[in-house]
Amino acid sequence: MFCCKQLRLYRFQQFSTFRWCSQVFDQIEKESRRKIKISLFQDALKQAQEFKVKEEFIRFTLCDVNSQSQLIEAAVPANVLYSAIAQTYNLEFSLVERLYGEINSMNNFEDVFNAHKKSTSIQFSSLFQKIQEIFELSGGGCEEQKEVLVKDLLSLCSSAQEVKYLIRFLKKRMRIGLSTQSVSQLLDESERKRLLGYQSGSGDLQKGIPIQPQLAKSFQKENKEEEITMEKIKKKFLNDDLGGCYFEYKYDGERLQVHYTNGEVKLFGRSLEEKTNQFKELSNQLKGHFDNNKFDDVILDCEMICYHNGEILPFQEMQNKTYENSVYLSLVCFDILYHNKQILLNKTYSQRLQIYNSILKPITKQRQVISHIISHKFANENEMDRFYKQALLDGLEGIMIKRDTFYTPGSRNDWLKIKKEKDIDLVVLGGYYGQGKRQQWLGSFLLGIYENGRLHPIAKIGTGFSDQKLEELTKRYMSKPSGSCPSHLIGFKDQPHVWFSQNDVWEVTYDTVSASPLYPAQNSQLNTGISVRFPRFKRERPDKTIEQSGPIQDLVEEYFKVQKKEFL
DNA sequence: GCTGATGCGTC
DNA sequence: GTCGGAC
DNA sequence: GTCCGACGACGCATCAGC
Repeated sequence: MFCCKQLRLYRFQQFSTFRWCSQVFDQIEKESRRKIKISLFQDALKQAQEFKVKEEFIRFTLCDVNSQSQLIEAAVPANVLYSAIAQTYNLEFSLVERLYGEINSMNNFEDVFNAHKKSTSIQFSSLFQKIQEIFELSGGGCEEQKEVLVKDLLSLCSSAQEVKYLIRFLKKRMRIGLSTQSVSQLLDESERKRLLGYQSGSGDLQKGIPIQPQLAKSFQKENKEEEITMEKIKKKFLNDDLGGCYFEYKYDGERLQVHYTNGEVKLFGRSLEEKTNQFKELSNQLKGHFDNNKFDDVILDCEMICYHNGEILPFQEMQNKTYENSVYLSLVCFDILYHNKQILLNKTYSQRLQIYNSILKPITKQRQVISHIISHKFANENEMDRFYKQALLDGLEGIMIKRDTFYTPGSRNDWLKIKKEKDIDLVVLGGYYGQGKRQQWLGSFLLGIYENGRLHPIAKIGTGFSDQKLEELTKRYMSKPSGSCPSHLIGFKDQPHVWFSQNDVWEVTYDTVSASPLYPAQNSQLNTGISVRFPRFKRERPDKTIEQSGPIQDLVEEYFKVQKKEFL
């Protein structure tokens, strides 16, 4: 008996320490095969369950702090964290900023750490409890308190590896290559609801708890360098069968899932956060609408848009009206998941469409609390093309094409989005150090545009490079003597870590022009700065000179067109 | 009270 | 949101 | 096809510091 107890105690201490947790994470991080990652995690979950830390272990893995409080701070501010690290290990703040704010390889850090290590590892549950206390702090002076508590935590670590994952948690980036989707697979529905806050929709449906939304894939992403033609879309996405699919406008707003049960309305965002209180007035209006129209219980998939004088406002303007003046907010329903005691996930889209069209009114120019989108069927490419062009003329983002299939939460397979994208030549001015897997490279670049003899910042860019390209660019620009900040940009808020002495022209793809509080427009017609939405690297243009970038006038005109609602 | 920096949400 | 990498 | 983690602009909320 005694022996068994001893053994149990021993195992308990082994598996429930932070050291155990950090070793598991290290194993998972090093493994590139997702299946193996998941099975490693599954094994660890069993151990965690045995020692009653399963919930904490999952939350730690997902950097999710368990709290009932809405006011919770999601991450420890970087300066607080770095300052705590610097003090704990007697390091210069700037060194921490550059090196130890992100611990990837242990080579440098282990030496620093060894002088400070504790011999025994803290119990995992106790560590998680302490972390939770940090995140629950708010209000004046809380950053100082946080710093003290972070220092405590750091000093409790018994290995450099533990410090690594502690820091990652505090920064809310665990980056072990395993995240919510994989964890979700290993949970049953009740755990999913409790720990992840959503349901998969695979079995019964519980109203009032969000369901993972179905998503779309981008046609352009899968057909790089190619012109959008309806013929190609018909062939690739629809297998030459136009009859079964639906075409809809793509409204540029905010996705909301609406639950109406027992006379109560709940709203959930795309990332499954509850938004009922954020859009309180809209919620109340919806409740009134549903009550008055004797609605059955429903779950609707909608896009929230914002009306003003009978016009739909651009996304950017919807954002700043969202909180103060919700009277203009309006929902466009484009799918239904539940109606009148019936789960509709396993109905085809044409069946669901029929239901939501029968209980809502079609969208009009004038604002309604909730309306339904107009779906079309087309017989040939010409009709498709006319519809797409009309969507752009009407100032919309683009169109959606939907197969006549079941609603599959999380899937991107059955919905296709087609958006208009544009290219522009810009000049690279400087670079910013990368983070995480890009730590040894530049991770993004400042781009400028030529105007009146000067280069003016217009956007940053950090996607669209292959790893090889990024490495090449980093080597190229870092090997040249670095330039300095041009005098007219000394006040610019987001200074690059490295100013380049050589300014090359890159071709950049973007979606739309935006008014910018950060990037200064050097144009007398504008009282705001200007930038671009969703910038991505396309290719280098060694054949172009900096004077051939832009011109900014094109962007300004594009911006005015949107303002005046004149398109194409 | 205001401003600037930072984090987090939307896309 | 976009994108590339790995499976 | 799926998942993950790099990175973008912008608006709002929060907190430090004045």
